[in-house]
Amino acid sequence: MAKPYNHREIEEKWRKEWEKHPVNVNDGKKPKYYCLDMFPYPSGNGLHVGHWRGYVISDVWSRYKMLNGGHYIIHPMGWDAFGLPAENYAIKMGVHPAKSTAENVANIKKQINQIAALYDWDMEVNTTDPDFYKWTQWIFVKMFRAGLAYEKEMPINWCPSCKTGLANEEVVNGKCERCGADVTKKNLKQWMLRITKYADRLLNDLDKLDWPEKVKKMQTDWIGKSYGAEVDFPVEGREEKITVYTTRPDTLYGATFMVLAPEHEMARGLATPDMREAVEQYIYDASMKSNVDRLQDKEKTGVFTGSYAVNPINGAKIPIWLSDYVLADYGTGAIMCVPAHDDRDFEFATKFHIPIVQVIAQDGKEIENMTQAYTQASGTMINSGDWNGMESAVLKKEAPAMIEKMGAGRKTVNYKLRDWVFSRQRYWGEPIPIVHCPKCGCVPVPEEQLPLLLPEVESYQPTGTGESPLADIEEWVNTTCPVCGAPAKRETNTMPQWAGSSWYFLRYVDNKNEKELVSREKADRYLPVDMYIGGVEHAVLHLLYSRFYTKFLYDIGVIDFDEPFTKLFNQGMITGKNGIKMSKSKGNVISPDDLVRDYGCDSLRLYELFVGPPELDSEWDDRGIDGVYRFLTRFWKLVLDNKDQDVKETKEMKKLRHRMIHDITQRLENFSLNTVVSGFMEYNNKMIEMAKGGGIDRETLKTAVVLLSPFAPHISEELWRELGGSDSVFHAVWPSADQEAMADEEKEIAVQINGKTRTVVKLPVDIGREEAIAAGKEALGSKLSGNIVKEIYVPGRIINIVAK
RNA sequence: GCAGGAGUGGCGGAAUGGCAGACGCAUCAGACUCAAAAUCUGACGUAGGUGACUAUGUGUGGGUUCAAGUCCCAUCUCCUGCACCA
Repeated sequence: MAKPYNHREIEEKWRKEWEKHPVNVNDGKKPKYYCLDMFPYPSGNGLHVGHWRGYVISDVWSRYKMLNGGHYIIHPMGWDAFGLPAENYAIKMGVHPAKSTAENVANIKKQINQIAALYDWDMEVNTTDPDFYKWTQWIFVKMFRAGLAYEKEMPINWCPSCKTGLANEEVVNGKCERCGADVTKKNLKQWMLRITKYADRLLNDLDKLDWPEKVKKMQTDWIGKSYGAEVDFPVEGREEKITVYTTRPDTLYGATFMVLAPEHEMARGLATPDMREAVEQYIYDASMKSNVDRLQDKEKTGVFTGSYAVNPINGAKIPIWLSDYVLADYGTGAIMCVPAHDDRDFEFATKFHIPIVQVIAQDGKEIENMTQAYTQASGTMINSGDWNGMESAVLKKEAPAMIEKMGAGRKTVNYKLRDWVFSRQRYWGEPIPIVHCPKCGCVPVPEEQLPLLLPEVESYQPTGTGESPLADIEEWVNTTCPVCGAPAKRETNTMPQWAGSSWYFLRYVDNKNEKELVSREKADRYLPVDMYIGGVEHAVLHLLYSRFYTKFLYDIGVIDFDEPFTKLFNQGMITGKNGIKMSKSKGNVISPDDLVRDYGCDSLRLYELFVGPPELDSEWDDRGIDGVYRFLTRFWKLVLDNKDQDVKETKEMKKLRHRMIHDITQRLENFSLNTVVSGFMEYNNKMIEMAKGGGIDRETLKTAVVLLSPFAPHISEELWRELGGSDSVFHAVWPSADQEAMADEEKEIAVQINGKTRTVVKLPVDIGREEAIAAGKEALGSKLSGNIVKEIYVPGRIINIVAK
């Protein structure tokens, strides 16, 4: 009788051994492979089984790359510890965020260590560590000097619950991404990052990336590049012109009115005396609307300014309106309206009785009473002066140049991407290293004075006034100008959580460097990230910001690559019952701790993968873990019972072995990790059957152990030693499949009549077509009747007799 | 509204256009046991038949094909993202 599988004993034994003698060592010769997890923010709730899955996936991949290719694996872990969640948690618990963060880090680290992943804690980083945020601030100073960071007063997204401004990317359906409160507008002086300057590169370089198409598309849509023209409309009786942006310059003749956003700088001035009161009222009302209201009120509202503009193409006098369906911060904040060919303009024109002029023939004709806009750019131009008879689709492309030629505008492109609102009116973040000097203006803190430490403060609760809690600390705020020495004030806003996470992956490989963010030598050797694993929720946040930062650092020569993450994998979410997201408030959080205790780390690792395809969401159900535990127990017994039997390898065993190598490797390469686990079960069953039959050879068992090792490291290491391995299984070489050894001599072939399987025949694989069909017919016997119309033979697959 | 993904047994899920339901969970029966657990063996889409078998079956309706879960068209439902971006 073999000794029973005692997961606790084995896992503890190898955990200690690996701690003493790490299996992943850098000898300076091996090729590197950088496999990265999105680092967690250390919340007080600890890890649940969903977090585990991501870390298991990355560790399996890391160990596979170690075995297959002999890589030195860079697999670090750190803490995204600044920001709202950490601060909100601290406020709730009534402790200082630094303290609660440290506690949470310690707790989660303990949990992460249960995964038995290859994490190299020497590389650990923490975004709240001054040695780390020194460089977060350093990047900001560099951006400021490059003109990429600037101050601007404007109405920004404001979360009344978190009491801070938010970036565009942090507003989801008009609500705060973090807390779900309705986002309002607030006029604040803000630090902005000019990410829009990188819009084209961020868009074009997506082509270089091995990322899920979904994420690429989300970023493409978010950047939202469009081609069109700016057209200048003179205001009647005045010097000024109103410039609009349009993607449909072909419809210029159909512009019968124009609309400005209520926030447009010319909005007030355009009001004629009799309209002044109504215009003021409308502008005021619009300013009071929250994002949610603005999204929900689909019904168009608006007010006529009393002024008219002149359509530069035909001299038509057209009324100028204000409406909040025009966005102030996109394009020029003003549009020309072509009700015949735009749904929104049509709705507006209908409501306010503005003429509708059709300029593209629909189905070859002009429609008498339009009931809806014809929005397609296909058809012949009508009512369009010189442009009559042209094809709309052609004109759409040519019109910008034509308009430019006549001096009425210019060809242009636009992006939906907005500059990044970078200030937060909160305590728990990196202080923005800027001094406001009455004489010199905004002056960055000199680099040698960084880090600018976040001061201790008595009340770190948000003030809600639009000022950060730092503003109350006079001895900190009052300073002198680094340039002229005059009394000056420090910037009191802090950076958003994304600041540290936008570049942390660069720091891991040189985390103790006091002189540089990362040494060029180490960057060249270990970066960029080869494989990045995490949830899809950061598609237009962290993943976009990181690309922006990386491109900037490339531009200033810190690194020699301009994309941070070569390959990206998005794992699905693990939910509770009925697909409900795990959360403490719903009480459906499943902690991995008990499962590790009862079933072991190896079982949980396997089960995390077995629950479903890694890229899809999966509902967690504890019961299934018994299945993988049984598998490990059966495999354990198989190996121990047969390791000393000295069975001679047969052709069948060799075939089984190579098929196993082939199937497992292929599924692994395809990232189909759930079917890798089921594959192990399948081959285990086959090996058990074989062992019962006439025994099983040692080589096959050893191969199975190596294949299993990235998934269930402890049991594999133990069995490897039982099989005579003197060194770690992780120093073994990933086996490769021999096609010849896998080949069958005979194959079972389904024999069909009219596409329905009637019987099965066993045929040599190299049989000819005629013999195969003859054998098939013979096997069918009397089932075959009628006239044979056609005979199909697909070698190794199927015989189909078509009969009438 | 637009874009993307998904719909397969009681459940999670497998299937380069070629024998649908691998693998696992649950369930049922049997073996072992004084008994239970564990373990082992077997059954397990639906309908009919003692039976070998027959019919039917991958959201719905059409189509292409010798052959469709897989390809095409239409349609329904669910999920995700974007959403007045001119």
